[in-house]
Amino acid sequence: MGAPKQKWTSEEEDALRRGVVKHGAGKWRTIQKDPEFSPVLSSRSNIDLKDKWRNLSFSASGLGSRDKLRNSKITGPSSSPSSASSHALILPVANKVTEALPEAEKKPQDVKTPPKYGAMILEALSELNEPNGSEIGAIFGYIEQRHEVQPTFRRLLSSKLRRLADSKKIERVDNKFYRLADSFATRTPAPIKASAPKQKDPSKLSKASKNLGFFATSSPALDAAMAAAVKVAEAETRAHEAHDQMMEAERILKMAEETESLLTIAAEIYDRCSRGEITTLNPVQREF
DNA sequence: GTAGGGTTACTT
DNA sequence: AAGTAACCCTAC
Repeated sequence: MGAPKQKWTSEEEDALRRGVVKHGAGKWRTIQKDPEFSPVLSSRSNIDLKDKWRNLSFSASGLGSRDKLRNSKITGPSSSPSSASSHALILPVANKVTEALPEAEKKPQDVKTPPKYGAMILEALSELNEPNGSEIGAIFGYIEQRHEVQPTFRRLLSSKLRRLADSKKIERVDNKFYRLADSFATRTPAPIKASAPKQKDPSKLSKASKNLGFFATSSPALDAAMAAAVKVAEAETRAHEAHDQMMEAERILKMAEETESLLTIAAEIYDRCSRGEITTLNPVQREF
């Protein structure tokens, strides 16, 4: 009603950015109360800061799809404030390597993941075929194992499901489970599809034709590797009988892929270091 | 207070 | 229809 939407201004965004540099990500309240940022962020709550930071992080996390207008200043080797020297998850700043790949074939031409999220959801629902409906987590897990998904997919999935339910493609049960509308299945295991996109085409994955075009932002490979690890764990817990073999194969393929990506990144880092560049990438702190 | 999942509104 | 950004809710 009275609050249509309060878009973040550049000043606010900048204040948040610097606030994170000063106090660190996670100290939202501190940042919000800091007299330096307080005037700018007065109308924002600590939660707002957190959410905004999350959005920034996601955007800069490599799947920018297209770098719109994110960057401006940053990666300034100058600031280097205070050596905070601690956590440092400063990431929502994409630095691009403005070098010049002699001739990079920048026409990867997606090999996988047709942007048909709706189809993937329907497929998952159809395959899971839960009488009482599947919970969003299960749906996500299923799709994640079958397709290459972005970190944002988890978030998109909610919208997607709601949208599909809204258009009567699927039905929502107990506000927590989703199932196909009776128009589609309930009985026939695979009326529409759920059989075609089974294979992921291991044939052509050798060259990292996906996003290594030019060492994008943080480190997609590391994220991917981490995601893969989590995925494996989940998969093992889940233990869908029929899919075990396939997942095994897929895991190996993925690992190979990740390894290659890491090598590429390592090479890039080495190159930059040898040219005296300051290479900062402190992407994550993870634990297995 | 913070992190994370989920939802709604707006944009492309 | 797909994607993004701001907001809300809840568990820790």
